[in-house]
Amino acid sequence: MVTPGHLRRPTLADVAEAAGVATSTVSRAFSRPQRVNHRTREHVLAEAERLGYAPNPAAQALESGRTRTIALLVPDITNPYFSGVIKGAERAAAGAGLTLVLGDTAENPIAEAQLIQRLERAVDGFVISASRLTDDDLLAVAERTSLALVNRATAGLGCVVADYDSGTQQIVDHLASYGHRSFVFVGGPPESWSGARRWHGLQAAARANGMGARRFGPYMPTLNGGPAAADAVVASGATAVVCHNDMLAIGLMRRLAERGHSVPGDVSVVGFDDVFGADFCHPRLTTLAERTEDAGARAVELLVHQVPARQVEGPTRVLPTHLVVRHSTGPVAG
Amino acid sequence: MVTPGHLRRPTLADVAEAAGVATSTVSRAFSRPQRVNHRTREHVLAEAERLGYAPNPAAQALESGRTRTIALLVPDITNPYFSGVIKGAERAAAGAGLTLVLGDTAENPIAEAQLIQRLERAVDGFVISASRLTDDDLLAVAERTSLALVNRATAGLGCVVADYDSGTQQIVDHLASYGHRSFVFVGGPPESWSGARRWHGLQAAARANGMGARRFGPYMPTLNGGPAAADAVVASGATAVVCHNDMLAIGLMRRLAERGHSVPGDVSVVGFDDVFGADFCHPRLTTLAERTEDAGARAVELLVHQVPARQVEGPTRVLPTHLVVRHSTGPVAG
DNA sequence: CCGTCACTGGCAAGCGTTTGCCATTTCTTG
DNA sequence: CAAGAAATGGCAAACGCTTGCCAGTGACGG
Repeated sequence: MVTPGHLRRPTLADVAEAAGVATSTVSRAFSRPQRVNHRTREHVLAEAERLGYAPNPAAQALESGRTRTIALLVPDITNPYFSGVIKGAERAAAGAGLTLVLGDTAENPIAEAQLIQRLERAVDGFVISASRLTDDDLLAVAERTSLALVNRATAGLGCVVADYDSGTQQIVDHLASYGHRSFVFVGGPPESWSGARRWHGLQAAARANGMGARRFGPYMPTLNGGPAAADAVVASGATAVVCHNDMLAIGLMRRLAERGHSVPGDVSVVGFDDVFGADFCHPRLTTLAERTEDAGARAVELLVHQVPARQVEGPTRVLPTHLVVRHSTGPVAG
Repeated sequence: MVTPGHLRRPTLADVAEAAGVATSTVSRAFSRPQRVNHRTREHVLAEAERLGYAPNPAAQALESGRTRTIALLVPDITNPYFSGVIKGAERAAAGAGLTLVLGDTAENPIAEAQLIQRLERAVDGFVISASRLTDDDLLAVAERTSLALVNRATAGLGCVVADYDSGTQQIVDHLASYGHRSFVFVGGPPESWSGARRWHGLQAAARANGMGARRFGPYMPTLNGGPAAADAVVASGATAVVCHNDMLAIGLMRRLAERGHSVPGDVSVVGFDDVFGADFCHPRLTTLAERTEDAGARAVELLVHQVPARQVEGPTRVLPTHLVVRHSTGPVAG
């Protein structure tokens, strides 16, 4: 990986010489348009264009302390749930003229901490999605650099979260409308912040509807977590199941099919996330969609507009969720 | 996004002062271990550790011209096919101590070119997956910076491609073993390099097996491209279909189901890519799996080991593919 | 005992920008 | 028309690190 030596890129000094002005003037022509005479500026810009000048980001960063780069950390790049976050963040970053660095923390708090440390000097701030770090760790990081969180609320930090209160209400209302009198929540990892919020919201909504709600698990939030959960559900005789996420729901439905149970004939299934695949699994999954792209984009915006130290109260942006009704839910059997 | 001012990070000079040596010695203690006395080095390193010193990447980059950063460009971040590439590249980059910048070209050659231009100065090289640029454009880019390609072969450039010759052979053999005497290839975008390779391989394999092969399309390589393709297939009376990619195949199967045709009872369907979702769509899809993570990782390696200008012949790495047989293929009807 | 050399460490010149400050010129304004 | 205020451009000092070059110190061979 070697920069070809035969072509030396033009520098500010080259442009300055060509335009017959000082380097400071050239610099200002770019970064402080109103600080330089209009005609001079035109001339400088023309020369720069002619020479094919482009500023050296490293030099800019060195002087200014800004790299115009931010990092996005996710637990697992291949998890489709995060693809949306990544895309949204990428778009927002590009829109703001920022470069996006991507890091995979491998669902591992240690790796996450190391990655932060490694990148800290190279970026202006971090967007961390579904962080596995403790609140204290996160606050310590925020002490040293800018930080915005997705799907995790930590007091004092900029956060973007999904509106699970309303979303879970929608789920429960939907099940109630089909005549279900109770449901089972198939839980994911106990450390999951969003998992806790989901269960909390479901309970509240169930109470409001006079429905029963039980929690099973924890199970792995993957396809492979499905079979065990399915068996537990079958044994329980539940008529409706709400799963921690779509992957688990799909794995569960597959197992249900293997065991000869019909969805939604025997049992209705609801997921969370509306991941890629939820609308072409079988049956197509009813699930609570989050606006993951928006979440990524909002988090970047939060970062960009973050004001130095003064904000004691990190703003928390709540993004709407909506229930996508497909074919995995139906009237209660009998 | 402001670096908190209250804590100034220690610099080389701080460490030098603390250790009672010159900055050059500290620098060398890090980058040129054998160039400094062992005891001195220990001492310097200890002081650096105590102060929590970390080099400023921008300053390093300014002097050396290396940013230790590479960019990965993909047409669509949310396409699960590229998730593997991204993950592999991220892992390889992290392993080599490099930072990975991610760019989404939105399937658009113009955006791709702009992104390259914008990032060119900030990174040491590019990995471009499924580039939409012309060979000439790519060669021009390679003139100015390091470049490695995934899923695209361009003479003189480092490329990582899947072994479609063998893979398509596997597909055709599989269909032949089920008694199919011919098949239809449902094509994707005409500009797609891999699409061309796939069709080419399928034709050759068909010829070798004495089978008939027709090509339909082009269709959109997405779920939405499926219905039109399905209808064409139905009209043609084909017993087997090979689709440009899994998305198209899944969309096609869905339409087939809507129209009351059974897969694989009436028609067998094969996809390409083995994307996330291919094993839980209905029926589960038989598809040719590529090692996308490996591809991403290999491309990064190619970049890292790239020697200056001399290599006329860019090496092309061919990665194996393998057919994953699931439930969307079966004996020919009748 | 002197010349040669390997080994260490320091000096200082960059790398390409940004920016505080000053000098000059051009406006304003009473 | 003078005096103060903009407006404009240049100078030079950073920013934090790397590296070519030189000097001092011993070790070693002849």
